[in-house]
Amino acid sequence: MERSERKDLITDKRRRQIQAAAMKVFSEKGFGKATIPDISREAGIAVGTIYIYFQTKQEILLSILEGHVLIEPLAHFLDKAGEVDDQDLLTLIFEACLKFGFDNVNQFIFLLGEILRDDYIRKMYRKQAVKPAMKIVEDYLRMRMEAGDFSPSLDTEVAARALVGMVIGLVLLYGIEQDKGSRSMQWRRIAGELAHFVLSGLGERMEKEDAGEKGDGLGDIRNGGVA
Amino acid sequence: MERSERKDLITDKRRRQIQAAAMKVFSEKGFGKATIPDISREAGIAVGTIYIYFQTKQEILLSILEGHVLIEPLAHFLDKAGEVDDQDLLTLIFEACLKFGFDNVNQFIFLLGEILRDDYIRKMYRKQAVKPAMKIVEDYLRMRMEAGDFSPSLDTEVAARALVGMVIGLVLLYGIEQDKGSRSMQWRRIAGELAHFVLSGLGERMEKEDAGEKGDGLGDIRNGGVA
Amino acid sequence: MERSERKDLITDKRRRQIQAAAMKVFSEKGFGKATIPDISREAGIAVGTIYIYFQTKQEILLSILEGHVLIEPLAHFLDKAGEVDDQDLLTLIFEACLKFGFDNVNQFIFLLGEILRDDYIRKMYRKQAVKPAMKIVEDYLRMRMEAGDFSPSLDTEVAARALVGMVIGLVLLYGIEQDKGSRSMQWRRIAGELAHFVLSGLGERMEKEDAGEKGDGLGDIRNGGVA
Amino acid sequence: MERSERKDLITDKRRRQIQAAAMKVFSEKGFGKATIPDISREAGIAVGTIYIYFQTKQEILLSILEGHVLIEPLAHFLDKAGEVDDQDLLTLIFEACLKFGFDNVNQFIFLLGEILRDDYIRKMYRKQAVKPAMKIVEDYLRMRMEAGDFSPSLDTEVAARALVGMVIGLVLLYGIEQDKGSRSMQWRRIAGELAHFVLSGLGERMEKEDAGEKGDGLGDIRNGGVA
DNA sequence: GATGAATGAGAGTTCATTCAT
DNA sequence: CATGAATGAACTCTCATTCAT
Repeated sequence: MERSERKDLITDKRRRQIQAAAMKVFSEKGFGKATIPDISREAGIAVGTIYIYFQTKQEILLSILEGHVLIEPLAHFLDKAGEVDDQDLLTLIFEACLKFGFDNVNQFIFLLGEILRDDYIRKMYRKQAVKPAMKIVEDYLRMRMEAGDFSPSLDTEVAARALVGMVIGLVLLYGIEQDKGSRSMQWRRIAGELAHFVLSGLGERMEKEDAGEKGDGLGDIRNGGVA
Repeated sequence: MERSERKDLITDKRRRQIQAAAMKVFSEKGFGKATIPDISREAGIAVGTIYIYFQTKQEILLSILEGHVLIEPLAHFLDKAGEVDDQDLLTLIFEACLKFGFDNVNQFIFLLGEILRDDYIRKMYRKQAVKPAMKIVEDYLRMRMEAGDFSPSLDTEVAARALVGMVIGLVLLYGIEQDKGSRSMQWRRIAGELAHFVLSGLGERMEKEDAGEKGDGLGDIRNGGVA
Repeated sequence: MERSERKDLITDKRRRQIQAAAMKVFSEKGFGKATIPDISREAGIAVGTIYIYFQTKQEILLSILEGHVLIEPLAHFLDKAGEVDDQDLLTLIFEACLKFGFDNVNQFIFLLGEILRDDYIRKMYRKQAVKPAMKIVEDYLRMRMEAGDFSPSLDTEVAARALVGMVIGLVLLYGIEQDKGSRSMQWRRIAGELAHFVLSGLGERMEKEDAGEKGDGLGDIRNGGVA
Repeated sequence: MERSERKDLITDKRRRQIQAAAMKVFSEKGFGKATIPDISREAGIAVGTIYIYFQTKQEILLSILEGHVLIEPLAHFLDKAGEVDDQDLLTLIFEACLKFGFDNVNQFIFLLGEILRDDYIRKMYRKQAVKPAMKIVEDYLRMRMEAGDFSPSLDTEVAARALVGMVIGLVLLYGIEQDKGSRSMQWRRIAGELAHFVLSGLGERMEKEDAGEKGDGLGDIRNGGVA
């Protein structure tokens, strides 16, 4: 390894260290109220050092957003589409998203705030995180439609956003309704209900089978993570 | 009118004037970055005057949240449940919510941020806005279930949150994806799709009829507004 | 009584009302930290009204100082000189001064502060309060010297200042050492000791008699007050 | 010298620099009217820097008072008791105190004001400055009484306060009566008169000898300073 | 005359940023 | 490179003063 490479590695490590600390502080206090001393304390790095790796506070924020992706890891799950039952697949996905989302609501909301506030950030984020994520979901829906499993009259554009939006909205609602320290939510059950609802809607119908808890042969496709 | 009554009126007017300006500035810059001079400029009022009506900047925020309701006006719509077709009813509601939400994403996100950040605010908001809102929706779902129109296996608690969350999430997504000044969204069409999706799910089924645009005998129950 | 006279009376009453309130607030918080709202509250008079009677906050202070005299009422006591025993006379005077002083240390210190701070005020106060007060005391000392009762080598100028200064200093020291609410001080006893000390000094000598408490035929010349 | 020691030295220097500037400004304008910019200007230091060394303006005041002693250096003089003539000793002490006091009346008055105004400060000051000072004087008086040089009927508590109070009061009176720039006061003469007065009182007696100016074999115990 | 809401200059305090060590 | 003391602009909040009622 070259000298310069090693230097780059150290540089990268420091940058990530600062970003992580900043993300934490931003989430807790909001960008405006977070201070550089806060971040330096959180990162265990001197104030002056931060300015070696980032020009301004604003730049720290941008660098965080640049590296942020909405649901990329979801792709792992959706690759399994067709192999597993839709109900099971969606249950798994929803569970992962809800869990991850619930643990990171503050980060999420903070990012949303900055994204909506700033034109440049919004455009960047749209292009880099939202569009790809939507494409993944839309592709999945289209595939299942063509396979004859989903209703052919589906507007994939709207449906994809409805699905993703539903998860986002749920996370926010639960974030408001539950206290952080409270008993762990029954994400599995909730995810199952959601999957059911998503597949069948509210309207009356013949229940094909009992969804939800049924053994657990799903372990193999778990742990996709959502960042 | 008594002297003191007139004074109260003026006081109320000033408070609302300040709250409106604050809401605007908070939404645009975030609570932390918004300054009292910003608010005073926006309200056309001197800095000192603001402190006659509110003790601190934080108190302005609280006073705004206290007066904030999530979906109370929705009740107007839901009162019509049963009189109108579900598809039509939901279409109307979704349309109203999406429109209103889209016009106020920033406010909404800003509020969410503060709500999630601060324990006191979160508890207040939960009790005063979220809980009542959820009750309205759950009651509606339960009623329709008992009427035999919605699936009896519905978990109303989850379903209600899924519905509300879906709208919230959609608003956020569209907020990121669309530029403010862009062509007005086709809310009516989107709302129709959503209603369809919500009632029937993604799964295949016999389409009863074509949802969406069909004449327009709905004007009578429009204009409920969502605050 | 003329119309205009009545008006003047009302005006005077208002001015005094404001001065009294201001004196109280100034003593408690210091001139710099005292606010016009404080004074208006204390006086039970609207803020704006105060500005009808005084141009500025500073002017209130000046008007108070103009009307302030150091020890004029002392003259009443000193008129008795020769009629009563020196020890008794001084005891009475000291007692009155200490009592009054102790009850008004804050006022006193506040005034001192402003007097020493501001050239104009100092000159005014010097001419109007200190000089006359000193003259009274010096005249008394000289009279007693000529009567052969006080040492002929006395430097009346220094002695007068030593006497008055001693009382002032004592009041300040006791003001620091005692808490306001504490047991009432034994002013009579202290005053007796002081008188003794002042007449005989620290040096050894033959005690003529036991000073201090002895009957009480002094009631007739009490209650002179010191403003 | 260690790195950290050097840092401590600098820190201490800065603190003292700020305290000195603050003391000056407080004395000139009073605590309430003195501003941080005033202090920063006087100290030749940026506003923000002050807040590195002191949390608040109030804390600067407290830190000054904590380090303030009333008459500790007096002990140096009183150690000479017995070696020198009482008249000479007192003359020296009085002279030192009057000189020092006169040069610092404003500081003194300012401190008195704050001490009397604030319970916490008063208690601190009482314990730390007044009580020890009084003890020194009382001990001296008691010693001289036991030596048979001062009257045995002396109430040392009162006498000590009378002595100290006299000096304080004199300083204040001269502070009002004299302009700062005026001809230097004849402190030596005044101190001599005071010593005489203190030792012998006002009453008539046989003058033992002529006090005051008599050669000057006192230089050796001068320059004790009074802080 | 009396009132107190309105004003804005100016206070105390914070913090993004720099730079000598 | 790493540090954190130093800086001063900008913030929140106060209050002497004015003026329409």
